[in-house]
Amino acid sequence: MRVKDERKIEVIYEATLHLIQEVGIAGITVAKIAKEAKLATGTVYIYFKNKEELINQLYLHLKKQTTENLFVGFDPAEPIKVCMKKLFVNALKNKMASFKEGVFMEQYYHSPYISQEAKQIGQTKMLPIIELMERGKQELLIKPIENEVLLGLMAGFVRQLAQAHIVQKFEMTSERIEHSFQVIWDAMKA
Amino acid sequence: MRVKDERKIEVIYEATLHLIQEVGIAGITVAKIAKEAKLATGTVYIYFKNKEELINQLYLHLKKQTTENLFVGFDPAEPIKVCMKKLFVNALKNKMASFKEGVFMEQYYHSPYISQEAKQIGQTKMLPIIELMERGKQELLIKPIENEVLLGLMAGFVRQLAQAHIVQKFEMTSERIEHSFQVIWDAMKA
Amino acid sequence: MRVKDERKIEVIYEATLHLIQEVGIAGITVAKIAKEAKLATGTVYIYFKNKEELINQLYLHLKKQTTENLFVGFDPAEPIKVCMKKLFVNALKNKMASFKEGVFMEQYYHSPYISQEAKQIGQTKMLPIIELMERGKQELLIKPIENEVLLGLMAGFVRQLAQAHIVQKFEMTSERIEHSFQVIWDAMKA
Amino acid sequence: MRVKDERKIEVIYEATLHLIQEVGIAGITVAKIAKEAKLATGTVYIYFKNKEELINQLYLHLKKQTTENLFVGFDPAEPIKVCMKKLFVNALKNKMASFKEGVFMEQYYHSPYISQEAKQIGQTKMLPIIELMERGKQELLIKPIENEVLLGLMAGFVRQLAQAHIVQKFEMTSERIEHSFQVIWDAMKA
DNA sequence: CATGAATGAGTTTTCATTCAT
DNA sequence: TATGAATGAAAACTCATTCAT
Repeated sequence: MRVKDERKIEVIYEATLHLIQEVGIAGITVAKIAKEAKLATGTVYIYFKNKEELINQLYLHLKKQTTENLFVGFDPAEPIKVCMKKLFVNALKNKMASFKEGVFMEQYYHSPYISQEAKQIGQTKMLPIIELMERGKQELLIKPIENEVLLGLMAGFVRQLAQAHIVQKFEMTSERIEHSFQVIWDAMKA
Repeated sequence: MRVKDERKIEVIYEATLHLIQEVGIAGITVAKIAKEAKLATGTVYIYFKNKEELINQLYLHLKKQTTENLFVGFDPAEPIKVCMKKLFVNALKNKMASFKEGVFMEQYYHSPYISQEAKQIGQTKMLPIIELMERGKQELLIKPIENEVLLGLMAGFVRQLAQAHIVQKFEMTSERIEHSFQVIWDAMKA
Repeated sequence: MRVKDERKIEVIYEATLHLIQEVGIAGITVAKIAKEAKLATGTVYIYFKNKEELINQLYLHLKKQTTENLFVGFDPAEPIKVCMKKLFVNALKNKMASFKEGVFMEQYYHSPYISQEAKQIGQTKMLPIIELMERGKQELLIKPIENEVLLGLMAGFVRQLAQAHIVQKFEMTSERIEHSFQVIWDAMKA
Repeated sequence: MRVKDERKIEVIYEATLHLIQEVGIAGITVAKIAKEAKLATGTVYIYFKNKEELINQLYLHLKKQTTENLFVGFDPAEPIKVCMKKLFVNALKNKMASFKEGVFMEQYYHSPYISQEAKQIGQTKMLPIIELMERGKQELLIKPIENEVLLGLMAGFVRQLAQAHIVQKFEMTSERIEHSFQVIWDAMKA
């Protein structure tokens, strides 16, 4: 694997994601990826040792990227509700913008490619959110229930909204985002 | 002669689901399925024309099954909140009990196997829930917001709770189920 | 292999011939033969040890049958031309009536089923014809050329006429048979 | 990169023909073809979509080739008998030189591979010969009988002579060819 | 580096044959 | 005997990976 043309890696990632959204991990072949990326199959092997490596690199790449985006503009010093909204809106926008990536992540999780370690990771990025929730509970603003429940509520909601947006073309206006946050806040608030 | 044993279909389904949970749709082979089901590879082809057919039949089979389970004990004549709770609890319990199936369903959705029709189906089963929500809105018990949002809220929540239960061994006590419903009801209620 | 129901063997032969005419030796399977014969696959194996045996038995069966028919009404004491005509007409009628069989014989000749011995046989039945030709040459009625040539002339002609009859629906009226013999006799006569 | 070698198609054709002569269409497998052609099985699939396609392409290829060869040096302006002799000799020499091809053509005709269209084709190449015969009849040089009969006479004779040549090692000297044409001309001439 | 033809191991699928009923 | 479901070896076909150009 060489590193000459960094853009090619990006092109390969993009092609892979696109294909996975369409036909799933089960449906991809290196030939298809190469074709989608307008490269020769052999070229893919210049940048990645093999298919497994490509998939795993892509996973790591996305993991890093999506985590960063979640906390854009987030300031833990602000009030709980403001923080929560920021996170919710960030999460939703990210999920919609990176739906392909989300599909890949979920497919990856139940695939022959994932390593046991990789299964463990992924929780860490949630820490700042957990802390926020704990604070909310102490301030008696958030229901005194398990973080798993609160987290599941939010993560699940975001996921489904994004899916509706992509699959059923459910337009995500700022008004709808407002309403959605209202709903989730009603659910969490003490 | 040996009589065609319809239970074999069940055995093949079970084996397939088990494998998919472990290695995903990408990881299954007919040989593995047959081995898991303790059959010869050829036998699988007596019951299913080919691998694609097997996957598709399995999907339809599960779709039907989970839909039926969702409405067990459901009586639309009862008050909105009671109905909602019934659906929520049913959905959650089903999802936990049939996590393998859920994994398969999601993988299937983004796979080379799914047909366009199959994508369309699956919405229909939601109709009774939609009607319930509409009624709730008329009775001013439920927030006057889009069904997609309400549905996404519930479906996403159920999904994540079941996932936490299975993956992180989050014990789903009846108390937690109560709390969870309280949360979701607070979210929905007007 | 049992012999209880001799008719079943006939049915299997007939089914096999029919199929081979349609899809060739390359296209037959035991399952197809059984279906065509309205039997279960297993039943075929009661009458024949295996597929190879079935094909070979069929060959022997047909070989015997067709040879017998060639000399019906043939009397070497009659004049050469009369004898020749008898043989020609017999051969042509046989070939048309048993076209399926002919197709099989030719396919069999170039197939993995034929044994080396079987390739050798098949010439013997020609002996009376050879003798007839020799006599014709001595009587200066037939051209003094190699028997292979004379035989090829007749055999080839008969084959093509039968093929035209079956494949192109070329009606074989008695008038046409007369003309055809006239042609072949002109070719042979000194 | 290695350049796609069109000669490989020729090599595959040759290997296939060779095998078919030995074991018939029924006996060939892609693995055997590849081995005979000294290629990997996968390579065959670069040049042909599947086995059926390979067989069909081979047929078309041979059909074209043999038709062209048949009319080499043929000039319809020459006298009937000269034309006829040219065709006869061409046909015979081709048939002997391409016996493998002939075996394949006949097997193909009764095989699961042939398409209905392919059955129709193959007659067309006969047109110039038909025209020649019609002219011969008008000039009262050829017997006023059906073209099917005349054609069958010639085609069958050629076929059997070539077969005798190959199978029984019947030496085809130019003297014998002369005699053979004399025979066939006596048959046709008015 | 880039290409895509070639390779052959691995998968899907077929089918001759067996065997429980 | 007769049946056709079950078996598994073998055939068709795919695709990750290599390699000559």
